[in-house]
Amino acid sequence: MSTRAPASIISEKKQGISASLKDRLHARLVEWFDVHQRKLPWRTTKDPYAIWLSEVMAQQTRVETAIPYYEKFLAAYPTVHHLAEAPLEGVLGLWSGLGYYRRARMLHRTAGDLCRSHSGRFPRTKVELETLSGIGPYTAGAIASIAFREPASVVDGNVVRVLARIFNDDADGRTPAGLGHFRSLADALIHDDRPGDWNQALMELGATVCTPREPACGACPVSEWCEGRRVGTASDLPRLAKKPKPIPVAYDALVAAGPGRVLLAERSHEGLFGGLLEPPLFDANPTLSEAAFTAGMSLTGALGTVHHTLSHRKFSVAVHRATQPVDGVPALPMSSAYVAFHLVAWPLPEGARVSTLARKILAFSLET
DNA sequence: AAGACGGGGTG
DNA sequence: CACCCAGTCTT
Repeated sequence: MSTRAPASIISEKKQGISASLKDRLHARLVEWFDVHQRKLPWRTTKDPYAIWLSEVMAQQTRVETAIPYYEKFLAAYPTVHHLAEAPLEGVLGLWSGLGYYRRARMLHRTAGDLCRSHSGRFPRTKVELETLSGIGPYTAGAIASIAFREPASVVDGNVVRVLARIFNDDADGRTPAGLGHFRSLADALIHDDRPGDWNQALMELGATVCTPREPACGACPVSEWCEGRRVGTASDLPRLAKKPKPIPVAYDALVAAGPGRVLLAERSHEGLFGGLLEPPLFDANPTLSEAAFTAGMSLTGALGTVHHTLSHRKFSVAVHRATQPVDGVPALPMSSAYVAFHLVAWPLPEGARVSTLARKILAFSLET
């Protein structure tokens, strides 16, 4: 473990970014980006709607993962008007498998807001964009700089890592204070010239060269100005507070299937898997079973209810134990979150709004 | 400031 | 298994 600069030195250094260093970083990085950037589908457009979609899909998600979702989504909803007119179920269906489903609901809501109050036009500034639902500092800066050439900075996980290393900065990028520190650093570096490419270059460098483990400093276009590399701290930065390990929570899935059909429950739009369909899930944890029973939706009780609801015996009912990692203390029994039940075709139609967990349960229980 | 919110790639 | 990904919202 190598030495790190004291915070006091860091703040002085931030004040002291020379104009010439800023210009050199900008020129070298944008030049590198012109040659080495990955070919991503949203790099061929300046349409703020498409940029917006790509940025939201990429939140906490690797860009390679988002690409096929982006292509299908844009084909289904080519404009913000198409999205605004679309039923939410369809939007959630195209999001199925991506995770963080609240993003899809906020995307849909904001599309409606834009079409109602701005006739589908996007605000052109970072400050205005940030007022929209689901658009935070990062996404607002990305849209403003890429689609509208505003010299607005962005700070994502890549930018935190790259800046922490270049300036040998040990601020904690996972706390609000540390994040604010890196945002002001990024603000100090933003250029009037090609701000969108500068932002993307910074992120691209983090994604492909200045990687979390074993950064490829030999391939880095700005390594000669990298303080972290010079003093040997690069691979130890950024400093990130540890996140608690998600706890696997067990659920019993009630799989009721008839000829070509399966019973799915519609979840509340709040919380885990909000708005998705799934085989009814019941908490299987001893500590929570009493709460589930109190809610009147215990598994054994539900078995009888489902038998009665289906009213004939062409349906088979099975229970499948599944686990889902959950942050922190296990949530309320999932049975309390259902708002409706539906008989759905099996195999599931394309665009079924289900989570990956539900897909796995159904595949395992009903395959063959 | 801390926690919730998915799923998958990688060493 | 640990880490973390083109973050945002809620409490």
